[in-house]
Amino acid sequence: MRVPKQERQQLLVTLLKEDPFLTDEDIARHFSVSIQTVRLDRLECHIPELRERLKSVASQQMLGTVKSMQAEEIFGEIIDVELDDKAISIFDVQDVHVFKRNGIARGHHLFAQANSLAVAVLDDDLALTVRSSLHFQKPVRAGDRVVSRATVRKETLKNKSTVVDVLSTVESDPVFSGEFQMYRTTKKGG
Amino acid sequence: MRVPKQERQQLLVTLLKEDPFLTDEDIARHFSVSIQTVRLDRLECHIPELRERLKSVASQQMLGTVKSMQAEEIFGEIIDVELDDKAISIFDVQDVHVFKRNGIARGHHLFAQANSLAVAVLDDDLALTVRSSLHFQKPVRAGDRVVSRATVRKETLKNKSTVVDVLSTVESDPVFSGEFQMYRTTKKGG
DNA sequence: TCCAGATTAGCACTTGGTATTAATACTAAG
DNA sequence: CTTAGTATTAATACCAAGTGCTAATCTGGA
Repeated sequence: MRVPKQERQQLLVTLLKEDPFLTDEDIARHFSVSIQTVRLDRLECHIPELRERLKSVASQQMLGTVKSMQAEEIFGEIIDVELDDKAISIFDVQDVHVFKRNGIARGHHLFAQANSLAVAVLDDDLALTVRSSLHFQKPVRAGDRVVSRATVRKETLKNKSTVVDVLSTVESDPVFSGEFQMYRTTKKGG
Repeated sequence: MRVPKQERQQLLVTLLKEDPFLTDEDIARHFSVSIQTVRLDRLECHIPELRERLKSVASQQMLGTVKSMQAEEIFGEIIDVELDDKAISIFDVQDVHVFKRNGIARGHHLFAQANSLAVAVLDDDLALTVRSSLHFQKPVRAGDRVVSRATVRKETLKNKSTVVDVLSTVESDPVFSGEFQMYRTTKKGG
């Protein structure tokens, strides 16, 4: 007996956690036991077969892709834009956006939504945030739908920059406001 | 003929991109054709069978686990903290953090790093950003390593809030500075 | 009408299993 | 030594989801 049964089964669990792609045959070779033994081991440890393992790993990937696709672009699903005038975006706050400790949305997500919107409403080749001042007025929680409204101030500053005001609300309740001084190079700005 | 062959094959590609878990039988039902037709389609389009698809999706997941772990927490890998005094974090800017158009880092990542650091240096059960003013001083690009330094102002405001100053630099060059007024409930703050 | 391409059917074979039953090996206790 | 009990191995039938191949059928257009 190379390795006692119990130890082997524990090793099996960690082995498959690291590499779920192993067939029973691979595993059998790895432990120098028969395929049947491996199957008994899996049975006792409630470890599913290769295909089921891959299925579950793959499904996590699919869940992940949706999330990460959102995660990249979610900071404002922009639903309306009038260039150089105003724009609106919505952001559905999910569990991943909040502090585990108190369930309140991390500030940078609200900032990201507002900032992205400020960039989008100008839509220049190069629109960068230079300065901004923010006010986090009320905590936002998972499940809240944050609606951001950006308005571009008509006065253009001397140095190629524009000011965008953003107000974010949850059910008409202001939760965040920010003033973004944006630098721009092309179009109406220069 | 429900859908002409070519169109069906194109649809097949996008269908399996969205849901790689479909068996040939599922697909056959979906297009109202025979399983054999589906197999010919896959053959012509070089689409591998279900198991191979899952294998490749799963392997991407295994590669991705490491990356996504980083990706979630990346907004400041905090390398030093002295509670209620100062803290330092680093943030390696990657391609995903920059605008495709001009290669400049999106502002909210810099904000996220600074804001996270401001939260971390206080480390209260409830530390929230109330107000902040920011200055994006210099564009940051992929490959840059942003070092953020947070310092807690000693004067505590009347209303349970504290001010944290954050300065971010790339190779000693200031790129971002921010002032964060933080609300806190427990410990030294109340 | 006839033909080519598209579609469908049928069969043998492959992988990586499940499920079950039986045989063997290796102890530990009486 | 025998016997019970566990661990291991073997053998068999079966399944899902395919591949590969051949053959038949449909179907639209010159």
